[in-house]
Amino acid sequence: MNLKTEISRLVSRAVESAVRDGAFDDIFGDIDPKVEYPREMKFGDYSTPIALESARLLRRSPMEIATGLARYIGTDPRMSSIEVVKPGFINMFLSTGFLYDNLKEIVRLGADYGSSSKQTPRRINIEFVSANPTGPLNIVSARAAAVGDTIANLMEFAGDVVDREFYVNDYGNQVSLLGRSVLARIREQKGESVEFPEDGYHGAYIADIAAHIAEDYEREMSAIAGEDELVDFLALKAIEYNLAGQRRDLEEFNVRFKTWFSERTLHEKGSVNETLDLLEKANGVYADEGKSMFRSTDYNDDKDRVLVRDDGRPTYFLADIAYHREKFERGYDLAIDIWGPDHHGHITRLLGAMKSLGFDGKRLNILISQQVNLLMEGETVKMSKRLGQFSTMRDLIDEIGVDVARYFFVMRSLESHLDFDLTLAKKESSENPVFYLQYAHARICSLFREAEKRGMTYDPSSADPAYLDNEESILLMKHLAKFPEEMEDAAEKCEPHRVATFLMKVAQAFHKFYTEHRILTDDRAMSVTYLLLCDAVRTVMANGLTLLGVSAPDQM
RNA sequence: GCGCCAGUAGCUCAGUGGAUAGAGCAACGGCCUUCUAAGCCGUUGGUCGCUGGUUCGAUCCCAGCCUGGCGCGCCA
Repeated sequence: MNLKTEISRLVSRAVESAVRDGAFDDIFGDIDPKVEYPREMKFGDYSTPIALESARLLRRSPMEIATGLARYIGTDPRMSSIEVVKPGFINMFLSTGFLYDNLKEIVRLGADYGSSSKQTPRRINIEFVSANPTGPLNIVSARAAAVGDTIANLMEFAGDVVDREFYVNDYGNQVSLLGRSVLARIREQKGESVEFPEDGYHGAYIADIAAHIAEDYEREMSAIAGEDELVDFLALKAIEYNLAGQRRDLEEFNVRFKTWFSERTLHEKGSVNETLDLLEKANGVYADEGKSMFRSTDYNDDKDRVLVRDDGRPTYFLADIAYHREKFERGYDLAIDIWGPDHHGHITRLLGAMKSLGFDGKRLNILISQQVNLLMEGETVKMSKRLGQFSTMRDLIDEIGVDVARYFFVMRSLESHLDFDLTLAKKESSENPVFYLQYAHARICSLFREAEKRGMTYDPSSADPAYLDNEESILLMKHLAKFPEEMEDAAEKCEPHRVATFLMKVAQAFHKFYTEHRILTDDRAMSVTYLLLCDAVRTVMANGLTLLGVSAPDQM
């Protein structure tokens, strides 16, 4: 259990005891004790406004309640003091003894510090990126990749079992459009004059794919008789080619999917039709001019949505319902989807359909990752696949590297529209926030190398907490103690940017500490104590950077 | 017209209904004979879009406006 949770338990128990003693009315026990971080250090490390919140209910003054309750919180070994202040806050201060013990705990646990294990871990499926297999991944996909993977990391760290999944849209109109675009390019390359399909894929990469396929599958292609069959074949090969490229880029971005789920298989094994039957049984479907409609207006949608067209072809919506049904039937307790902003309108209807099928809506959590505005020299770059300039994830990786890219995508909250200025990201690469974090880690590694060079033995058991009784050390230790709860919070709320914000605070506190205190000196006991602190900082930085998918270098 | 997201320092953005609203970058001024200066310290910088409401207390919740972006397909 993390520190913050333990402290709110402490307050809860105090309330219980106080009520039992008759010090307060029974209704006091109904109040959920909030524990928060005070804005200022002089107000302690944790604070509860419970007395302010319950004053009206108890018909007593906040100060009176706070003073009465503080007595029951009493002396806890983790606290150095508990104060009751002005309007009625109860402020709690962590003891340096506890913080010091925690330091040793951090070093002992290493990569496990901050992680938790659950008695009954949730099985979670997180689906993200899921770009169309019609070309290379773009910047929006890159953001989704960074965000989704970090959320997955956080949830695994919090003790759940997480599967990363990529949904492959290898079915429908655009697939044959892709096939026809490739066919047109192949014929063009043979010198035939062809009309390029309307709404076809014009990108230069299509020509590359066409050339590859024409070379690799010459024999197979000549054996195919009909034009439609040829288009199907080419579409399939083009998808394979694109998927391989997407997978390669994602792996280089430190993102590995467990499952690449093909939409086509849903249609082939009848799961789509089966889903329609189930929706009909749930009375969610009616016929309208030869179409099957879903009553999504029963679930707050603006209008009912088509499931099957009048020519009998299922819509993407129906397949999507089948897909999410399939996910739940695979036994996941929670399915998380990360969608682009252009899909937000689909949330209501999909949730409605899942509820109609009898699934608990809480099992599906759809997150919207807002758009990315790509800037160069402060100017917006239009994201067209035809323009070759920095529109792909591959270009981004080549240009600024995985560490910088992943950090930039995750440092902002999901909902905020992200301005990504490439010129700035590149130009400022030496003063980039991500280097600030990595530098803290590298600096500590360097300290240990230097200590070894000087023949100092690092034996934490000979450390002496008395040396840590200074402002910089204490602040640093306090941050380190909050790592587990901050990460748990980030996981629970699906807010990966909290990791970046937290690490920034730790790095800041460390750089300050480093400047103020000389670590390697003739005072061996002091050196060892400081090294212990540094070791703990290094552990937390490494664990946090790993969650972000960013490397923690030994030297820079 | 409807829906979603955003509006906080010059720029990019954090901020759990609580106490004197923060960081990075940019600007300016300091700090390396000693463990990594990719660092530290200081200064400048704010009607938290506007107007009401809810309450002991609102940047945060609610309503209505204003501005910007995105979406409103039987494409995926």
